[in-house]
Amino acid sequence: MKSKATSFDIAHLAGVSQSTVSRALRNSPLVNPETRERIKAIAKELNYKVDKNASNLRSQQSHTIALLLFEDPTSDESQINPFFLSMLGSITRACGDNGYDLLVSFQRLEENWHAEYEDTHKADGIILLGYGDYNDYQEKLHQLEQNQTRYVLWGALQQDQPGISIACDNFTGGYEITRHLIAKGRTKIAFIGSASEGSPEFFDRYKGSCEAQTDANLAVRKSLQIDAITTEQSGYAAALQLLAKQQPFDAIVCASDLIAVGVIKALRDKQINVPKDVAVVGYDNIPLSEFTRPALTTVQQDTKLAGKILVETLIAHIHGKPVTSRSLPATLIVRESCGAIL
Amino acid sequence: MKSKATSFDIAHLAGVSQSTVSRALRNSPLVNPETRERIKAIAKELNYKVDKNASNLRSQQSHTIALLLFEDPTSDESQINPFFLSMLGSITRACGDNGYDLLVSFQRLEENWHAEYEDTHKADGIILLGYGDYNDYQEKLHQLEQNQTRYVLWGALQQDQPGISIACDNFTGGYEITRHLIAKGRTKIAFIGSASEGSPEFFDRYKGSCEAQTDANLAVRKSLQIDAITTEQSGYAAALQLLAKQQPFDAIVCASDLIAVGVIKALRDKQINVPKDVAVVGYDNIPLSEFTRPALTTVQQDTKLAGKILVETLIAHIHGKPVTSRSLPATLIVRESCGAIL
DNA sequence: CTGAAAGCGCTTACAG
DNA sequence: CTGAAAGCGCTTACAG
Repeated sequence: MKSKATSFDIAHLAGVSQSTVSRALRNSPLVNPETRERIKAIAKELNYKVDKNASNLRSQQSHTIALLLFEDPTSDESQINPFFLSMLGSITRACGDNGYDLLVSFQRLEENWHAEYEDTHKADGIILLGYGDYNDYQEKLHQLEQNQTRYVLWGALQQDQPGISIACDNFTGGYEITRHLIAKGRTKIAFIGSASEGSPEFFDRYKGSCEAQTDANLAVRKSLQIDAITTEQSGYAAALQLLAKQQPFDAIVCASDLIAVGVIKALRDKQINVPKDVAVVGYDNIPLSEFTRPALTTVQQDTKLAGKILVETLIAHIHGKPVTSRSLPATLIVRESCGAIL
Repeated sequence: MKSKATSFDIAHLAGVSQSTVSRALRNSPLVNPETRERIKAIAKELNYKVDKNASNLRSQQSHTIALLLFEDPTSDESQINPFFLSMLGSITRACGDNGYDLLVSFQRLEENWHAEYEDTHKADGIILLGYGDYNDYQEKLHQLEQNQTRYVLWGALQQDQPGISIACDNFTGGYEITRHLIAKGRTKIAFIGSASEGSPEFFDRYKGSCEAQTDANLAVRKSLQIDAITTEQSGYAAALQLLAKQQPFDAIVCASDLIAVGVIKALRDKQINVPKDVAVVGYDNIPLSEFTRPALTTVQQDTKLAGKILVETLIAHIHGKPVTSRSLPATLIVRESCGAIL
């Protein structure tokens, strides 16, 4: 039991060749059923496990997917956005369900992450997940493309974007939640969250929000849009900035729940009642959105489905099947912060 | 650029042997600095990356750690305990900091997870993380031990336990939070969470809680202990059970925050005011504990430190250095649910 | 400091 | 259905 058993040991004990052992263990139809069972029994007894390094080296695939989580370098190191954590959970499960292993890595945008995993043969493909300035990683995406790395990106569906993307329908999400606000009588709607090409997901939510206002014959107030990255602190600071403008507003659409949490704190500190004076809504439906006071009205992204689709799309891609980008539905979750229940 | 470059291609271009390339790329002192730089330049230009499967196979180590997250089979599939998610984040970071990759896998207790990863040479060692019946996985721990698998377990520090464990000081955590409750005038203290050998972490918290009561000359009310696993639903059901006993109590120590969230919901549904009528405290300090109403008084486990220690201990173990089990400090976090701020 | 050679443990044509 | 042999791309004694 000192050193681990190899296929040769099994072959010896079974009185067959090593090739036959290899075949039997992979359930090849080329091997006699009886022989196969005998070999399997011996393998089990010796607690034999195929050496993945050897089989991967030989077969040139790893049955492993790498998940690269990249974060905005300006955000706090210690806390990971709960939305990503939730995605991580569902991706892990989906990998397991498909017989793939998952290699997880956090990346800073400055780092040289591109291609690392697949080039290194540690993974057959990559899932990219994260916020951050889209323009910054655009170039790296092209490098992945050039190296013929198989990858799937979570985020916005963009025109002329390289590769495959899976995204929530951010435009519709932003549209629906704003329409809901308008239906509840709000007319002066602010938006907190970066609204530019650099943050395509937030930008889509913003565009959806604007369109809902236009469709309701409300004037979009561009001056009520304040940039923020997806942290509580950033949301808090942005809300203060918004307040400092001294322009009237009765609702704030936040680009994420984390931002909304910070915004609500800032409003409370300034004695502004949510939702009475100002309605606040978020995006993501992270677990704690149910527990804020007031409980957050938000847009749910189905992380379970998203993880499944990301993994299955990537695996299909790895196997050379045709795959396309896909948009996933956004679901409005009505709670208290929008003033629905007063 | 079709097929990937190998060390032979580089050797050819640099006019040296493949061995020299291998040495140069690993910064061996055995190679002439000039030669090394030349080789490195070529490697970079070709976008060459060492094939990990080949190098792992040859060197018999993978520089990869496997994280096995096992969960109570009775708990809900879709939601992962946020405490574990937080640990997952810090473990991922710690692995990155130490130059290791992290393979993540969810396991059900029934599955044959033991040994899989190391035997398979996919990982150099394993971190085990999860709740579940301790007795159930005790046997598997012994199998790991027998296979000489390097692993570190997160959980309780037990007598006669095989292997290395890293744990929060659950006894002190339970003691301190109960002492705080008593200092605030509570005398009839219930406990929700399994308190038996099968759940050593919860049991330690319970024992700490009991000792605090004894030290304060309060009688421990064993009938006020109700089993629960760490989910909101289970906490909710357990609180109802407790109420049904019709015995007076003015505080509930919950074995985890998730349980406490369910307990608070149950009490509210029964028109019982928290913390006025009954104080409720949790354990873990998960992100949402700050957002419950009332905000949860709890015990923080430093997940960042825990992840770092887990990873560093495992790596030291892998390298054959002597390692020992360790207990990490528990910190009382006072918020509203204990009645501290009335 | 460098090179030729062996070998890590498999999978997979190839031949029968 | 089975076996002998090559080879995946490295690392590492061994010899110089």
